[in-house]
Amino acid sequence: MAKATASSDDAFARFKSYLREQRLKSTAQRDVIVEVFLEGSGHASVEELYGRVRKRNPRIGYATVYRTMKLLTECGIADERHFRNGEARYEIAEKEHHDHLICERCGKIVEFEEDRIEALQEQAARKLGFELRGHKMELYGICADCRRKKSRG
Amino acid sequence: MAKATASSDDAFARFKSYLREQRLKSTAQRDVIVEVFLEGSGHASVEELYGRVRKRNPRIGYATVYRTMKLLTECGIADERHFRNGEARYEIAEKEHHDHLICERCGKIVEFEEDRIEALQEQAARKLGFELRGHKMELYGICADCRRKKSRG
DNA sequence: GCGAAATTGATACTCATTTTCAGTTAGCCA
DNA sequence: TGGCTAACTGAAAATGAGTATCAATTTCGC
Ligand SMILES: [Mn+2]
Ligand SMILES: [Mn+2]
Ligand SMILES: [Zn+2]
Ligand SMILES: [Zn+2]
Repeated sequence: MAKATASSDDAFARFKSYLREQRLKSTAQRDVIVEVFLEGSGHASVEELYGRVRKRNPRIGYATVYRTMKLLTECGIADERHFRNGEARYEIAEKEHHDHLICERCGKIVEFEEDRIEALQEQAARKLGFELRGHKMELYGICADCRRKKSRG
Repeated sequence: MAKATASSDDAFARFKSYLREQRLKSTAQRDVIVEVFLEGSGHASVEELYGRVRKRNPRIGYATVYRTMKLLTECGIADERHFRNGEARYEIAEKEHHDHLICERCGKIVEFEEDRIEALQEQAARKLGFELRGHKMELYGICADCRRKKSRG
């Protein structure tokens, strides 16, 4: 049974409204895909989502997962991210803006926010005559767990 | 006639040494590709490099450009970057570390460095138990020229 | 319930990059 | 100066993520 948080219920409802507004159709496939996405813990690739989707309904096609994630991104429920290897990963868009710290050894992704960095980015852009619209920042390193493992040998 | 700066001569020589050390071979193709890369103003895609390469020697293949840019990256003469659209772009690695500010309208790329941001990144990583190894930061916005054009209409 | 418009799944396609492979060289050694 | 062999090359096929196509199916406003 799918665990549904208050916020995922909400997001699900917002997706439904979006479909109605845009005169798009509600389908069983879309429902499954959105549920799977909302249940997940974030930063899932299409492949991962597809794997979980097909456990519930093996007849759903890969293309439909792509199409639905695109819809979710358009309507502001999902954010599409591209980390080092480039394939798309999705996270729930409701959270505060944040950037990512990624372990180069185990792939762990930690989210963080640093207002002082954001302010300095704004300032750097302005100094160079730009009106800042957005940014991408990823920090890469070795997490505490991995360092511990290594030093033990 | 190719303009050769002191530093590009140097990089060319370093490439040659690298080939010798690794028991790889010096070829006319590699020479042309490295020259073209070193003459360029930076952030060139493989397609752009290939275009310039084939003016000097139309028989050089696409794959050889890829292969040579990979070599240059391995030996630390080129840095491979991936901006928003994902295709690889190369710049000379000799410069100081820097990040990029990119105009979303005209594509202009401005380089900048902000030590205070770098320090805060280091600090943020440490606070979360990571040993920082590197980062990727790109700022996206609208440059002064493009804003001027727009406001005139 | 009808029927137009949207959706679906399979599959073909794109685009950047990598791999394969048969033919061609570079460069060490006699 | 060859000769040899591993490295290199170009063309073409393969890859992998993502998109487009299309016939068959489904949704939903009337
Ligand atoms: Mn995140
Ligand atoms: Mn640069
Ligand atoms: Zn780790
Ligand atoms: Zn601009």
